[in-house]
Amino acid sequence: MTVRVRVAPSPTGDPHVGTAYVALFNRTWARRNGGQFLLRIEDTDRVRSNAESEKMIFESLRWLGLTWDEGPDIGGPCGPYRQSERVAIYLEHAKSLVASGAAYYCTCTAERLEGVRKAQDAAKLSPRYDRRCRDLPASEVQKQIDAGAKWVIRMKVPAEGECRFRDVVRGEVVFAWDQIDDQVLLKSDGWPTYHLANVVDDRLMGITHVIRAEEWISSTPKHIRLYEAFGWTPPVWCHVPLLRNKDRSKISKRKNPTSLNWYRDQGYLPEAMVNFLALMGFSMPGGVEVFGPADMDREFSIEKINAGGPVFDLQKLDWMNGQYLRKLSPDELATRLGPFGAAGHDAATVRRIVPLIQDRLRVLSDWTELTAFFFGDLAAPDPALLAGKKQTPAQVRDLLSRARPVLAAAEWTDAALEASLREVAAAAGVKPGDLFMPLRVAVTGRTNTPPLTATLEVLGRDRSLARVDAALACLA
RNA sequence: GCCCCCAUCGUCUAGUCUGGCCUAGGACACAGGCUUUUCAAGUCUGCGACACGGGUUCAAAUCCCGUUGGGGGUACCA
Repeated sequence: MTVRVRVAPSPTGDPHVGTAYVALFNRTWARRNGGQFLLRIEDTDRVRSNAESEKMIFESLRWLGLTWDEGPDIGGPCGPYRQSERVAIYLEHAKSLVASGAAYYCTCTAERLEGVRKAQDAAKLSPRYDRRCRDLPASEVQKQIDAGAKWVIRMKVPAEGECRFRDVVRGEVVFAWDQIDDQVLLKSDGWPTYHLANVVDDRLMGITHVIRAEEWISSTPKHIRLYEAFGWTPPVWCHVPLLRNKDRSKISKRKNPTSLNWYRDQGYLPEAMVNFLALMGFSMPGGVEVFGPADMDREFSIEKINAGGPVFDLQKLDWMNGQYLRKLSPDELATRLGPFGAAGHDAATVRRIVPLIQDRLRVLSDWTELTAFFFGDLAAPDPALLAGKKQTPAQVRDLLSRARPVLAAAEWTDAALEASLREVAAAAGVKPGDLFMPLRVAVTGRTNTPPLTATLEVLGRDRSLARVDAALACLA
């Protein structure tokens, strides 16, 4: 049997990092087994679902390279892959469950349900549907429906016994049936709930392994009951841990960036992002931490996924991003910097700057801050910054005055400039740094920059001299 | 409240299934050194954990039970 897995996000809000995380494991498992990875859009919540969100899911998963073999936008043999286009299928299946006695119509109103819940709460009982319509004669419920009452279809959960299932990452899990609610399967608007749509689609789409987030573990008995009621064999269950905030609660946008758009806009490289996500719960043999999809396809197994919920650590992501940033060729890096501000400048200049900042970039969006002094005009330098803590303005003025004619005459290359400036420092009887730092501040306006002489080379003689003159003027 | 899941350095983890090779290994972060014209990058060293209590066993991070802690679920949301 060929492995078929899926990721089934709901298109509400920004594309979520958790979606990418689950997609990664699913997709890798498919590739590892020569199977298929599908993308299914679960838009049965008519209030919250929207087309824009769906579009962003497509874009962000593609950005990460987490592409699918079948999906709403590319089709496939089991379509449609958007649940809103499959409503008739769910209705039909819900009715078949009623016909076979596994489900029943319920006409209870929201108000009555609310009252039941309150009473249960007061009596310190678990909030649950009291099964009134299940216990009523079917003819009685039918009479209400004929009279125009709104109805839903609920599943009939066994009154006693237990539901056992095997989860790949957790082993055997047991729930007592009396803990499980008679879940609504078909809402009063005729649309299915997650539970129904999910089970029906997984079956109709030939899903063999359900690899999904841990938050679904407590509704798995409902799903298993549905498979039984339909007479279907359930898939293999595999609940992967939830990504966590620093305080270990389920990752949320209030406490941690969760939007894939944010990571893209910050300038995290997609390959670093995927590598980092892979590290959350999976580890390569030999402790290798920097690896690509091909390596993971070779070594991954759902049995190896850790059960504990990993804290999403931005610091380590930054480190990982640096690993990938430094591996890029300068040309490639220049290209990737395009959308982050580099595209607005002369390509040849950008290309010369790139090697100077490659080791200093944390994320691509650092580009602007790191390179601003290469472009446009510089504000008048701050005399205090020029002199630093160890030198007096007069000393700095002297040093810059000595450097000025040398810069005016030197061969304008990194190596020649360095040699000339070292001579100036020696002649003045100071350490190279005593000259380099004020010159750096004069020419860039800041104390930390790429190596000075390489920076000068790119900046050019005219602009460099003009900035030295401006500094000298400040010190006068 | 009830149900379920989880538990190795601050964080991600190896080791747990198949008990001895673990005075618990690696990575991030942190601290210090080296390198050095600054900042990075690189490199070296250091700091740092088997949640607790019982059992089983010649032997437990590894198996069992309990406690504690954390998380999730408890909707006509997914």
